[in-house]
Amino acid sequence: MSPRPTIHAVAARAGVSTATVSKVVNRIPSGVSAATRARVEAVIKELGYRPNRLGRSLRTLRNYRIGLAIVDPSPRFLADPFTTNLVAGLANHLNSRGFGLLLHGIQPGQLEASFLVRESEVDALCLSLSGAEQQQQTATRLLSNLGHPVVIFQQRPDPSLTDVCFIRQDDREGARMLACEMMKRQPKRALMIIPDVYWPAVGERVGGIRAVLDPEEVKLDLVECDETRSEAIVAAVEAYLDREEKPDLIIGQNDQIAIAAIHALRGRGLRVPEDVGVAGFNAFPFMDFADPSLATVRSRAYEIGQIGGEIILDRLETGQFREREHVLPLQLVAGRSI
Amino acid sequence: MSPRPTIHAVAARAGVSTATVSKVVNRIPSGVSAATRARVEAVIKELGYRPNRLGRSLRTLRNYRIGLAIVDPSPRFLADPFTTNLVAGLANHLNSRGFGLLLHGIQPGQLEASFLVRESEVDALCLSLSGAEQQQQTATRLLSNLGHPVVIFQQRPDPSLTDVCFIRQDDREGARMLACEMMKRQPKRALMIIPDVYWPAVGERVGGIRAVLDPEEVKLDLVECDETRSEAIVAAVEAYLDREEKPDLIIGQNDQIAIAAIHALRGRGLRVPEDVGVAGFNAFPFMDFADPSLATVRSRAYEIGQIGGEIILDRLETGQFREREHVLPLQLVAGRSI
DNA sequence: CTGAAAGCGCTAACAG
DNA sequence: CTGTTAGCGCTTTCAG
Repeated sequence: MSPRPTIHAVAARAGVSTATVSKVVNRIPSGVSAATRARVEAVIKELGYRPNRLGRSLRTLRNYRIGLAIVDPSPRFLADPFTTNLVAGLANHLNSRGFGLLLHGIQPGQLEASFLVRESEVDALCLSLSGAEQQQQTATRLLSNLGHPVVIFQQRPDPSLTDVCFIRQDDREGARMLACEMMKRQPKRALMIIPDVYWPAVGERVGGIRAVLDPEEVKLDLVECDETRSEAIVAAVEAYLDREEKPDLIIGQNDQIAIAAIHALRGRGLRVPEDVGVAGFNAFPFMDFADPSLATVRSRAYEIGQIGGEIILDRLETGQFREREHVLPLQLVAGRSI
Repeated sequence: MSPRPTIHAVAARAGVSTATVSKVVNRIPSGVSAATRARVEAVIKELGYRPNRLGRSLRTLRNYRIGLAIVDPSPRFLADPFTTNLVAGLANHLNSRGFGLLLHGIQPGQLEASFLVRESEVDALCLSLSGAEQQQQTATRLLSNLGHPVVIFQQRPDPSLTDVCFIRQDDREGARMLACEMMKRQPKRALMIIPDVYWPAVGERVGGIRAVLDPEEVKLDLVECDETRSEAIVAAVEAYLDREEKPDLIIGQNDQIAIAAIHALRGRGLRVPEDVGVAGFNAFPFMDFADPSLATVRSRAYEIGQIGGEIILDRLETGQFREREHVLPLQLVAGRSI
């Protein structure tokens, strides 16, 4: 396997200078005659020359590479479909524009030590955070001190930061709409099941629900559990049913939780939606394993990733973020579970 | 924000040469006195110097970056949990060793045009393929002609390729074990539901099942459907039930399919496992939304990714792959659905 | 133990 | 229209 040909090899073989080859490769329209261009292109093809990005980057100080830090306590940091879809949307957009996505899962607290932060050459950084809430600010600050533009997903903006853009969906408003729908049942008691891992949307959603469910009328209980294990969710619901009066509503922070709650209720002989209404969040494909069909709010993770890509590339071109914050509206998915 | 300090800035401020700074940065034990070392380290800290990987890479021809091409017809190329877990395992291992993972979702047929192949500077490439079967060879060959080591996931080895390692789980044997379990029912008729998108494991699994179910005794029907939509799966099962005799077994190519099949059967008043046995594949967490608990084979996607990382870094260190193929054994997950 | 110098592959002035 | 030249930031001989 012969080493990859360089621009010099091409230049030598075509009988021109490296500068000329460079102009051809970079499709600079002026300064090269058609004949020379054709000859150089033929040699490029013949030799299978591919420009080395390192040389170019070193020269231009552009890496054509965006870093994505996913801070999550789980080593299976991609486990959540929200993250997964976000990554796909971001990667696809960047790839389509000739940029690479450098993926990096990081344990909370390890951000500073990670080599993504310390050494990687990227043109910009994206951040997706879960884990303890108090680390948010630390992490955000840390990244924004690195000297490149930063896009932060699913967080409320921090006005003290410059060259940072916050992109999120309107989880609060989504939750509000769902709560309005639920109010039609005139509930007296509602149970909300939230993951034991911090997730930025959770606070927003709880806030949106609270804004609608008047505490005078509706008693709202919050229960935490390990959302990744359905036995844990079932156990949490059962424990609640044993301990408290029957709720009129169960709201899961995601559809998996809602589905497990339906199972738990059914196991106790309770019907959905006749005895208890159930709602979830996200509307990712497996939600349609729910029976009855689930009332939920459709998350826009893929689009968030995609828009993040657009915004960051625009920032790289124009030299500044057009907006400090970008919020995507959400839509209700009507289901028979309420 | 002042531009990032270079090795020259550090050298100047510490009153030494860049060569000395380089030795300190790279922890080369000999050739620098303790005093100089300490002084340089202080300046590095003071200036917040971080070495630029580009310069280093250009010099050393090492990028500390591995490319992963995920060839999939869906733009949401990360939709499948197998892929997702594989990526997480790979990324975690590489990250822990100071390597970055450059992620790239590619439409089938677009591999050659993708900039990952054409321009990205990586030390090695990994390939995860779905899509039309005949493209396998083309894609594999293409990558292996690029001049760096290649790791290919979930494919049978192609002995004509050099500097390539194939890593997969033993899907055939897993399917065989599952089939043996199913034979206890003494089935006469079995339905296997497979995705309409090619997925390397499918052929292996069908082969493993066929090796056990004697065609003289058991009639095995294969039905394709869009595995991502549970309505499509349900519709496929219903159409089969309308058209053919009741099967004794339904085997889904993954657990989602199996779960949807259970729903479809129940909708027709058939009990699982009394009337029809159902089995799936993968055992990813949401399988426990199945009721009754699902008989399945646990996939080892995360480990495949992780081992892929180990193997590729070992290759980079030693200069060659220790083995041409690495196969992970699989285990049955007993469930009450058979 | 330390520094000078060459060069990795490429681009961008500038001169011819 | 084309070539020469000077680096981008870093590592690595090789002399001192």
